Amino acid sequence: MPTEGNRDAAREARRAQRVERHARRRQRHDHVDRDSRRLARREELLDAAVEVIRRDGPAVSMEVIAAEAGVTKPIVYRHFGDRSGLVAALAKRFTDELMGALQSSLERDAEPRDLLVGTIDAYLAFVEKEPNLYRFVVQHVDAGAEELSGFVRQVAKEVAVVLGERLREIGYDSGAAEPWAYGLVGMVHLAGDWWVDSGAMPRARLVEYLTTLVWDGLDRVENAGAG
Amino acid sequence: MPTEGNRDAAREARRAQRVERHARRRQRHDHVDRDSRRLARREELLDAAVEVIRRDGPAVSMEVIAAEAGVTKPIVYRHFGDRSGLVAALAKRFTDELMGALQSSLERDAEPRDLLVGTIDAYLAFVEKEPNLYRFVVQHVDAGAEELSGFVRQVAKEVAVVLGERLREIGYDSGAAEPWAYGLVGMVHLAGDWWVDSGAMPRARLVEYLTTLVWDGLDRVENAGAG
DNA sequence: TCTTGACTGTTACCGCTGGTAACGTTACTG
DNA sequence: CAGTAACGTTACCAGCGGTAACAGTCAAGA
Repeated sequence: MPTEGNRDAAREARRAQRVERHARRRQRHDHVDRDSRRLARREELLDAAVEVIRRDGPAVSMEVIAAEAGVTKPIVYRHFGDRSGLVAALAKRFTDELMGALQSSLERDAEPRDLLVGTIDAYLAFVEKEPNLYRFVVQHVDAGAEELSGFVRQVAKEVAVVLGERLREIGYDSGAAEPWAYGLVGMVHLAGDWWVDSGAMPRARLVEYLTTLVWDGLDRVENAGAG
Repeated sequence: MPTEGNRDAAREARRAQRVERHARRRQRHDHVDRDSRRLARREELLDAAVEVIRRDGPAVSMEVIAAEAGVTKPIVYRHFGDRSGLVAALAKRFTDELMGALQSSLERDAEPRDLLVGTIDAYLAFVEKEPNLYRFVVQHVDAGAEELSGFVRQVAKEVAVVLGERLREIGYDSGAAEPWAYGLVGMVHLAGDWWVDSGAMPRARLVEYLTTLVWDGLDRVENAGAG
């Protein structure tokens, strides 16, 4: 309920933030690249979005997100185009984080099974720690649009890449990479969805169950090589 | 404000009498049940919804759905409460269909692996045949609401039941039933989602890949019994 | 110094959606 | 006949995503 008083307050707050920004800029008239300035602003907007989603849940409106960042809607739209653009940007953030964890596991050259366990666990840890953010980033909206909307698709896409490499390495039918990648991510996603709602078991146990379900299938390929 | 207890009681008594009268009448005359009439209307509305979704895609508005059925919005709302009610009703329809197919496979006592293949194939056949309906019914909306919204959850729930029975039969840890059910359905769901967008391979091949991925895990349990 | 133009920001609006309140209309029952 | 439910309508609401048009600020070139 945006009463008149609230609106005035919000306006005043925005003004204060604007003034502060200007002051900072003048202080160090470093004149850094326009582009990097824009990039930084973008990150600030994303930070604000993260905060407000965490607080108010995934159904939060664009206007509220903008207000949290101390600006109004059109600014947000100039940066992200539309709502799904914002979602995609946020999704990219967390996808990068997640894939970073996966990559570091890969480079540590861990036991393959541990690698699987670690990846599933990292995904579920995010779900557990940031349920609101997770829900926001997972909601896929548009029907007609083909391309990568939504966190889940992005993750699956990247998993498909590393899985494809691995399969090609061992000489196995690499056509399996995509269906398996999407299948695996979908499995963890829905199971996690259920789990976070029901809280039926500790995370480690869920990870163990899911790993058991698919491990033999993956391991057989690993050992069989070109089969 | 007519809130006298007497009045309420009297009203309630009248209502009870009325109900009883209606019941007697229903028995005497053949005059079809009011309820079944309502039920029939509900089915008609669902039929209309199916048709328009098939034609116009999953983002279709409530107003258009109502128009297709030859009525206006409030009627639809009286039957289904809100949009997610409609989705749930539709989801139930197709869930029943799908589970019917599964059950008949179960009763034919097919080879366990064929049973898995058949179920996955039935799911993907629906996705392939009715992509718009599928998308409509899959979209989960509400964040806060706990309960069974969405096709996927319903299917997973039912799969959990039959899987739980099976696990208990063979004396295996039946706690795995739910995570596995949601995991399996999630796997098929997201892989199907990707597949229907990309059309990268014939359905049978996708079914084969997915089956391979999880079969060993399930089979091991089947053979191990209490392990 | 003034003008120009690019940027960031705002206000005020639009179309549409999900959802509801309030009011007619039909058809059956006492 | 009167009453009552169910069926149906019109007309509205708040809130959403999204956009057009305008305003202040700053740096650079004549």
